[in-house]
Amino acid sequence: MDRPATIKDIARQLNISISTVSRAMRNAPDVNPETRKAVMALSEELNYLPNKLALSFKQRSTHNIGVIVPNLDYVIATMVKGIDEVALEAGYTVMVCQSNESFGREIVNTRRLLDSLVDGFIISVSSETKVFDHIRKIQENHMPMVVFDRVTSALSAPSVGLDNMDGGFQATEHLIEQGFKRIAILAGPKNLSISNDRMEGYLKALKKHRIKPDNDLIIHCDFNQDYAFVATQELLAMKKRPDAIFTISDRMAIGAMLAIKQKGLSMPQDIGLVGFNNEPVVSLVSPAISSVEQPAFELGKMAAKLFIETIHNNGDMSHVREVLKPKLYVRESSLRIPEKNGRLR
Amino acid sequence: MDRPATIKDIARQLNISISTVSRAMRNAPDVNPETRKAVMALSEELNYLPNKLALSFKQRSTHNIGVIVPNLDYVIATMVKGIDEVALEAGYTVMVCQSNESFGREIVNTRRLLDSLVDGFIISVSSETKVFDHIRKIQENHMPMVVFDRVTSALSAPSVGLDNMDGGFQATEHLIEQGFKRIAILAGPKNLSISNDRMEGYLKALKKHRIKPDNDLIIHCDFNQDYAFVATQELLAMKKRPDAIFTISDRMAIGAMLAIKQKGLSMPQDIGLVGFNNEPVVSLVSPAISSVEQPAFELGKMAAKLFIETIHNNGDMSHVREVLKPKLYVRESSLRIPEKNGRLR
DNA sequence: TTGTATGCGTTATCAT
DNA sequence: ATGATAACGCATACAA
Repeated sequence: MDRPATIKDIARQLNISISTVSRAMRNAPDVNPETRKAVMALSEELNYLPNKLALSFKQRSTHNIGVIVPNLDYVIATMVKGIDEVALEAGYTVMVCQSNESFGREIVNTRRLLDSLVDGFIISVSSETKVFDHIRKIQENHMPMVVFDRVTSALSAPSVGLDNMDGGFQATEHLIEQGFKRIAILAGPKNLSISNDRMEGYLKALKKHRIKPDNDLIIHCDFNQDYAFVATQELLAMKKRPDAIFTISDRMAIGAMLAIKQKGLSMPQDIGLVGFNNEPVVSLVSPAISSVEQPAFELGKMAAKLFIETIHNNGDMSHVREVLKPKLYVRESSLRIPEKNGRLR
Repeated sequence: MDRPATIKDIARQLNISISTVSRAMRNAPDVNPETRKAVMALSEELNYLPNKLALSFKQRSTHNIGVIVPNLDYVIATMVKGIDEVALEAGYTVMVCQSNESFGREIVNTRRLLDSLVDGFIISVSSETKVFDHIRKIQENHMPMVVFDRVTSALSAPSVGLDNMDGGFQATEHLIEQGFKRIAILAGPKNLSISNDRMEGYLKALKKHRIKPDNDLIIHCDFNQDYAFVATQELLAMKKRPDAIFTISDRMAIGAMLAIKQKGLSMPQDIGLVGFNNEPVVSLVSPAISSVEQPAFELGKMAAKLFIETIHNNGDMSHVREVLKPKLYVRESSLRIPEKNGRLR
C-alpha cells in the first residue's frame, strides 16, 4: 500500500474491469451510476491520483511550456508573470530557464527543455545570440514556439514585441521638445533588434526635427551599468559634449547618472537623461529619471495567448507579429519646461 | 516519416530486434560492434531522439524539480538562479511557480506541480501561508521536498535559511554603536519566521546594550513600500519619535526613506536607517542605505544541493537545517562615526 | 452497460 | 550476441 494506487488496483478490488474504472473516472456517459459511485468511493479511500506521467506519455503532451529568458530582471520577471497567468488559465505549467545572456547556456537550455517534456517554447533570445540553429531545431521537432520581447526577423515564428522604434522616438522627441540640442544615445548590442529599433526611433526623431545625427554621439555598449558608466564618462569628456543622453535601458541610465554626478554636472540643467523600462528604481533616485515603460505584464500574457493559439490552431501562425506600444514617463531628469498637464509622477 | 523515429523503426529497418537496438543505444557491453555501428548510423540518419516521456514514464521520474516562490524579486530571482545552477549540473530542470504571496495561489501551484510531473519540490512559502496542509500533502505523496529562505518549524523537511536573527542583531547593534538611542523596527508579517527572527535579533541587540525595548517602536506591517511609508509617517509623528529605523526589507527601507524625506528630516543626522537584502537600489538612492546582505545565490545552490542529496539518500533528512550568515553593508544612511577601515561602499 | 485487447516507447528479464 | 516478451498506467476501439 506504499505505492500510489492505480485504476488497476481499484478494478481488482471492485471486481470490475480496468476500462470501466477508467470510464467512471472520466464521467463517461455510459456507466452505471452505482458502479461509478463505488469507483469514486474506493478511489477516494485509496487516495487515487491519476498518473500524469502515463497520461502525458499516451497523449504525447505534458502541458508544460518551456520558457527561455536571458535573465530574470524586473521587466522580464514581469513578463514571465504574465505568461504564467495565461498558461495557468489554459492548464499549462511553465518551466523557466535563464540563459544568463550566454549563447552557450541558451543552447544547453533549449536542449534541456526539448528533453524535458515540454509541449513547446516561449523564448526571448540572449544578447549574445547571433546564430539561431538551436532554435530552428525546436521547430524541426514539430514544436510550437513563440518569440517574445527580443524579436528577430531571423526566426520565422509568431512573436510579441514592443514597438521599440516608437519608444526610441518618444524619448528622443521629448528631449528635443525640452530644448536639448546634442542628444547622445547609449544603444545596446548591435545584433539585438531591440537596440537597433530604439536607435532607429532616435534617428527618426532627429530627422523629423531636422537635427543631423552625429556618429560620435551614438555609442554601442552592453546592457550594463558599468559599461554605461564608462561610456558616459567618455561622452562627457568630449570637447563638444552632448547636452542629453538617451539610454536604451534603465540600468544604463543609472550608470550614466552616476557618471554625470561624478563629473559634477546636474540634471536636467547640464544634461538631460531618459532611460527605458521604467523600473521602480528610476523614480527613487534623485533626480528621478524619465523612462519609457513597456507593458511587460501584458506582453507576457500576449505571448502565452499566442502560444495557446498556436497549439490549438494547427495552421501556420508564423506571420503573426503582435506589437505593443510603450509609454514615456517624464520625470525630473529631462524636464526643463514644466508641462501644464503634468505627466510627471 | 513525419512522426519522430523510435527504436522500433530502427529495428525494423535493420532487421534486428528492438532490444538489440536499445542495448546498442545505451552502449551496453554485450553488443556486436558492427551492429552498434549500423544502429548508430541509422539512428543518426533518422534523426532519432529517445522519447523522454516514455523514459520518465517507465522510470517514474522526470528529473524536473518544482520550485515554488512567493515572487521573483531581486533576492529570490538570485536564489532561483542558484537553484538552477546546481539543478542543471545534476541533470534536473526547474519549474518555477510564483504564488504572488497568495495562499490560494500557492495551493493551486503545488497542485499544479504535483500534477506536472516533478520529482520533488523546493519551496519558499508565501507570506499569507499559515496552514501547511497542502505542503504536507507533497510529503504524503512520497515527494522529496526542501524548504528554503522562508523556513518554518511547522514543516518537517530539510531546509536552508538565513541566520535572520544574526542579521537583525548586526543591523541593530550597528545602529546602537553609531549612537542611536531610540531604534524602531519595521517588522514584517507576524506569521513569517524571517520577520520574527530578525526582530528577535533586534531585541537581542537591545538587551545586550541594556536598552529597554519600547513596544511603540515595534511595528508589524507588510513587506511593502507603501505600508512602510505610512508606518514611518506614524513613527515620525510620535511625540518621542525614534532616531533610527531598522526595516527588515529594502523595499520597506525605501518606503521609510521617502517618508523621512517628506518630513524634511535628514539621514543619518536626524534619523538612521538600515534595510535588509542589500538590493542594488539601496546604493543608488541618496543617501545610500545600509543593508544586511543575504548570500542569495549561495542559498539557492545549497537548497538544490540538499534536494539532490535528499533524492539520492533515501534516509530521512528532515533534520538537516542549513543556516547561512548574512553580512551588513554600512552606508551613509546609518553612518555617523566614520570607520577607519571603511566598510562603506 | 461492461469487458477484452491493443498500443504508446522504452527497459529489463529471461531465453536462445 | 541477440531475440521474445512482459511491464509501466492509462485510453480506446471493438466485442459482448
